[in-house]
Amino acid sequence: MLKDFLYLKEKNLKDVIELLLRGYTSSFYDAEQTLKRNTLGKAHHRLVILIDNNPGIKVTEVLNILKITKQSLNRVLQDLIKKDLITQKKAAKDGREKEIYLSEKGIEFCNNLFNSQKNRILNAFKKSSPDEVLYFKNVLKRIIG
Amino acid sequence: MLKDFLYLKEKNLKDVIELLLRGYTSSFYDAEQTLKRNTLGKAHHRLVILIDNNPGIKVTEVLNILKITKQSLNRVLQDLIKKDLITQKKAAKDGREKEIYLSEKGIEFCNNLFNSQKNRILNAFKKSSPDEVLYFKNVLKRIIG
DNA sequence: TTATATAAGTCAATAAAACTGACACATCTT
DNA sequence: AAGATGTGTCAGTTTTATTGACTTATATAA
Repeated sequence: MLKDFLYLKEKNLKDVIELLLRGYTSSFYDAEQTLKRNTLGKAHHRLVILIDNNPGIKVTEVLNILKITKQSLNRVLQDLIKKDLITQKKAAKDGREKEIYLSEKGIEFCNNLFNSQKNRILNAFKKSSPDEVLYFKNVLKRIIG
Repeated sequence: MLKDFLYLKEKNLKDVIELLLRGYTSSFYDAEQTLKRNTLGKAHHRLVILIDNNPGIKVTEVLNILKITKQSLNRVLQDLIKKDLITQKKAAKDGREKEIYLSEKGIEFCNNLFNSQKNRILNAFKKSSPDEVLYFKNVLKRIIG
């Protein structure tokens, strides 16, 4: 049936590109005041979100995810180190790699960020069934690849 | 049943914040070369995506969606006007408002952008059922609100 | 072991994107 | 007529990211 393939139509794909833009923008804008209070910016926000969810993440992994240069990352990294929000540890497996972790202070900061962001997601999920949420995450993961 | 509420747990919400970041970053990074060829940047990309999907969108609407100042928007807008990619038209209903449209050239440019972005979404959708895609979009729309 | 590759860090200059604050102009609303 | 709203603009600053060159340390392969 043709109808089964409607969801693969270009218009539907275009919609999704806009939705990804708006989903990201709105959910990260929620934390603006929290960031300002800590004299940090959007670049720091993106980084700590990654470290919080992926403790021990390596520099190269961050670069690949955020699509920035190591020089850009380094500035942000140094800001967070100066504020004692993160720590770095040489990887046991490969001594060239450095693992990045949140400090106690960093964990607390991330909790504040999360508190300013979570209601948006929570409210959306409350209006959704467990299946819808599951499918939502699955498809989003497939987009990320 | 407790199990039914697991999807509302904080860990699950945190996951989603990272997924939104990564979904946006990866899908917009796909268009980097296309933008470079046209000597345009990420800010222009975000704007034309909005105009393409919402012909006649007003300046205030763009500001509310992209969460930037009108001074920031204006630079990007002027770049696109100079390149004959967009046109503006006084709104019939309220003469203060201006509607933004893509020109013929702008539509072509957007097609190029879309071509560099669409495979990521298409491949993800091909691995998903129509229901999964539908639920995905529904939940994402609820997050945007 | 020497050579090469990889992971990370650094210096310097530049460009892109966004911000603050102040102000102007036209149009709508009351 | 007075005030509110939507848009545009000037000027200066900050934040974020880029390019290019170079260093250090560690791992891997010839």
